[in-house]
Amino acid sequence: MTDEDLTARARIRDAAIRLFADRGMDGTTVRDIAQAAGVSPGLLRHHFGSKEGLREACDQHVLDLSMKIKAEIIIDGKMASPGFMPSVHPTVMLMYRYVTRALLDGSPAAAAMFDDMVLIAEQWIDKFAPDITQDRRGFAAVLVGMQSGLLAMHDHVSRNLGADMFATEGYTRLVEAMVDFYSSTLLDPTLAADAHRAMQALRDNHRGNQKEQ
Amino acid sequence: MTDEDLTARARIRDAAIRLFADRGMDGTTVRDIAQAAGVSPGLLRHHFGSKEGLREACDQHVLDLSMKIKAEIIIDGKMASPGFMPSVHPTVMLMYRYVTRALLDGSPAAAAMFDDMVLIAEQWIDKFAPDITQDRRGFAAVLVGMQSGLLAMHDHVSRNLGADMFATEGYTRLVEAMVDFYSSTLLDPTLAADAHRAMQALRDNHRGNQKEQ
DNA sequence: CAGCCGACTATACGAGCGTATAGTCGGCTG
DNA sequence: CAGCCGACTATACGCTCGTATAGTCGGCTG
Repeated sequence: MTDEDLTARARIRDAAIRLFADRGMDGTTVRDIAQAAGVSPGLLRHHFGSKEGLREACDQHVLDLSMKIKAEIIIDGKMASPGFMPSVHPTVMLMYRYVTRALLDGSPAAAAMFDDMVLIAEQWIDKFAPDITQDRRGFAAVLVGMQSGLLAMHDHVSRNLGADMFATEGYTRLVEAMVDFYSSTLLDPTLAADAHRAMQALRDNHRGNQKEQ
Repeated sequence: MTDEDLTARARIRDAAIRLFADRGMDGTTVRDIAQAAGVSPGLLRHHFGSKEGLREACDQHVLDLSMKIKAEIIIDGKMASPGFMPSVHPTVMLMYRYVTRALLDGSPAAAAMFDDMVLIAEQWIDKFAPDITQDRRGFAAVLVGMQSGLLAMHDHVSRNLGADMFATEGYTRLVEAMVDFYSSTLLDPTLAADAHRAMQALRDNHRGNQKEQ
């Protein structure tokens, strides 16, 4: 199926997803999107009402597509079937980029996805590592924030990697570095205790200052 | 020293740093900055030439201030002296926010700082954990990308924390969660090996597809 | 075939942006 | 005191943006 086979509405939406993912909502004009989709700017308004309406349609479409692929992997068990993961890889990369930008742009739908991921992380902690922290919610928020934040630093990470982290070569290298990272401890107990003490001191000082005023 | 004691040039620069940190470069107008500094918009142009010139001045000022505080901590050894860390804490938080936004906005100065941090991380790995990874550069890029990316996810992390992560309460909680995170292993060797195999498969498939074409 | 309706385009409007320019004012210098 | 110069303001220009409106076209329906 080529681009020309799609309805104009779908072409506009797909072009918007790509441009929003690349430049963000504010960095993309309706004229840019119209040109990329090969239609007139007025047609965006006809189909989506406004730029904000188009954004909501893009959010919804990305959400639907994510759920569909996730279902294929989990329910149909296609992860094992050869060729499936590589075939959806480009789409998954695009959705990563889109959701990450949407998080930075302040999209409500993306924020809801973030909150969902935090809940899932909390459940994971409960199940597999209940003693890892005293602040389960904080740990989960840090975990999800770091994961999605790493994607937000796309340009800088890719530059230091010497490869685009959303293309195959850079992506596999990135994941392997992350696996090393998650498999290791960077702080020994002594340093960890030092850090905890420093934070306690900062809190105490802050409370002291509040009293003075 | 109150705001009125500063020269107009310094007030403009400080107002710009705050607004750029909050809303980014594109989200801030020269009129906003002028109003926050209590001057006319034309004065920005008089002192800084253009909005881009103002950005460069802000970048430079933040860089200078960072180096100054870092020097006080390392050379003068003020970290131990009571009250010093809490006293610079608000400034440090502001600079964190500014640099993070600058990274997302594509500031060359911020990109250079990112690259510096990657180099420092590589040196740290060499010194303290030389066997932690086979891809030292990749590991360092992930480490720095996650650190700065976490700050970029400010709104979402704060929302899930129930506290502003750039204020004392949220910040100390965040750091303690990060310490737990850095002190622990989330993946056991079996899962890590699985992940490495999956990435190898993705690479092989990709090379295969390239040959076909 | 007449009428209609959705898809689509052409064009224009109003607001907000960065920037340019002309001018005012106060203090310093010779 | 005359002249100048930097700090600063008022105002406007030109552009781009999202949005609004009027109109064209083709196919479907009664």
